[in-house]
Amino acid sequence: MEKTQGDFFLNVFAVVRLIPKGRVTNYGAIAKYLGAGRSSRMVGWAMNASHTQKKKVPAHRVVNRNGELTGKHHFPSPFMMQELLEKEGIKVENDKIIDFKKCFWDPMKELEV
DNA sequence: TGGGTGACCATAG
DNA sequence: ACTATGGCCACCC
Repeated sequence: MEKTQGDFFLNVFAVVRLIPKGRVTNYGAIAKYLGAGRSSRMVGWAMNASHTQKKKVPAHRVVNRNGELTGKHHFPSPFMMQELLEKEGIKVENDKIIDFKKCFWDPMKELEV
């Protein structure tokens, strides 16, 4: 339905929306979960399209493998991402997530129990 | 149809 | 420690 874009994009959005509050994930995990392998770039690109999606996509919960807010620069306001993360209870410093391992949410692990 | 691109990740120097 | 390069795979023109 409404395949405005590749199912991949929608799939990425779906996974991102499933991210619980106070948790974060990385592009590689999503890419792997989708079976895209290391095409994590596509995931990031999909998030870029998330801006066009009507539904709200918590892109601020998606960070790179290092736990850095790489995509913050793509937000309406680069500070919004950090603000949102802190609002969810995630400590962020220097555009990096503290205790990233604790907040890390792996779709493969959590969804594929 | 083909080429360029990307909010990445991993390895090498 | 940082920089450079390759690979990856889907989307857009």
